[in-house]
Amino acid sequence: MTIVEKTTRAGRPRAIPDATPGLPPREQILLAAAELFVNQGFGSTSTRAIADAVGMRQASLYYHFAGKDDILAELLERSVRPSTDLAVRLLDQAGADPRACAAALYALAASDTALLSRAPHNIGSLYLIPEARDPRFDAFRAQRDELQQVYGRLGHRARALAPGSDDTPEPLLAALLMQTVEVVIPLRQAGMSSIEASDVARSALRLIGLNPTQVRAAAADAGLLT
Amino acid sequence: MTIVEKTTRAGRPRAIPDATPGLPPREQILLAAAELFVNQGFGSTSTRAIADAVGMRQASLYYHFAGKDDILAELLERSVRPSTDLAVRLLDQAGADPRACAAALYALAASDTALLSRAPHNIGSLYLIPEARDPRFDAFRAQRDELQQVYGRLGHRARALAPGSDDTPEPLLAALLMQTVEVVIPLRQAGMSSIEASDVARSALRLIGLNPTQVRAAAADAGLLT
DNA sequence: ATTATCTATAGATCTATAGATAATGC
DNA sequence: ATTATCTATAGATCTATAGATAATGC
Repeated sequence: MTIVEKTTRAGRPRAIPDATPGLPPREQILLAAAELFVNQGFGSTSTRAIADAVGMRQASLYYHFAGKDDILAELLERSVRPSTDLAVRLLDQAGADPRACAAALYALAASDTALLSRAPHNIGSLYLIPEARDPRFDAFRAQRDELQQVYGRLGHRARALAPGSDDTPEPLLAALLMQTVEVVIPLRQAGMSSIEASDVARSALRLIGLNPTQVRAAAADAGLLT
Repeated sequence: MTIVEKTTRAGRPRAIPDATPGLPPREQILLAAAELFVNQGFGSTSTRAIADAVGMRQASLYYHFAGKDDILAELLERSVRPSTDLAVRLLDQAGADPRACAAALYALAASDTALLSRAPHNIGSLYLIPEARDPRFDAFRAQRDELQQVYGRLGHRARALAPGSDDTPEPLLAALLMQTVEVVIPLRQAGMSSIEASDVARSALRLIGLNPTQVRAAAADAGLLT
């Protein structure tokens, strides 16, 4: 009994043959829309452009999504969920111990850097489009705020290791750490694709005021986290 | 002889009375468009919406601008010019001396933070819209790259003061420093408007690896720069 | 029978141009 | 005469729905 790649689907065939029959049509749409939204903007991308990129008729999109907004909503959701999940887990594991928090912060920053580096079509930049600020997407915004707060908590607790440092307010610290990790986004846009996650994670620890010895220790500890 | 506020202009009067007669119509358009582009996106903002916000008819925009693109082009240009000018001047003054470069970096970061904090309608965020990446606007992109390079040069030279620190590649360092300053943008979007420029500037110096003593010294030196 | 497409199209935009009009400037 | 608006509109979209069609599934 051999496993045969299923190459046909129910339903009327496409007018243009399916370029990537391996992927479900819904995924094809999401992928094509992601690229267009990221590179041309949401309002400047028509449903026709998405359909053309997929290789189907404009009206066929509406069998899979109720509208353009729903495509964006799902893309936004997917772009942040894995980060938030890991962040909450790491915060929980680290507790209040400053050294543990420094290690967790390193691990989180390195993981997010890697995720952003590899996400298809630099999809991590989707949240930057002004249309994403619409109240329709505030479930996504809430997830993102949660992630940022975790950065803030970890950063705040870890900087207890650096007593000589000043006292940047925690909400500012949280935003600074997010910005640091998200440096990947503009760099990918500029065509620079090989970013070392460790460089970014160490930068985050320096930002909160840790000295080179402490940074090295946190990086080593982070390696031991699952 | 008293100075009388000139309240009328040549040309047919508006159908809706001018709400801000002090500003030239061109400036009114730029201001209204900035707010809409930043909050709703370029492609999702119609020329009608801009005209409505100004209080004129849609077609009247075309007396002042050749099209929507030209409005965006001018806004982008204005959003970066002052920063680039200052950056080039500071880099020139600082030369190769690490301490001078640290002070210049502090001064530049503090100035840009203040500019971004006060720019009307968070206009500094305009470069984030995907449509700004269009080749049409690459004069703007070039200016922005220049600014980022200055951050990179200053950061690279200043971190000679921190020999224990690692060697983040200069292009990554440049992007990290820009990201640090631009933390103002998401914070303003979230409604947090009171950001201390000094907090951000110190964060930039910590990021490149300076210790608290060196950060304080650079801040003090920066105060003496024009 | 169900699924996933297709064709066709209504109705609502949207950008930009043409030409008229009502002020000020000289 | 010049300036800055107006009204009107052409022509090109754009989103979403209705209903037909051509596959697979049972």
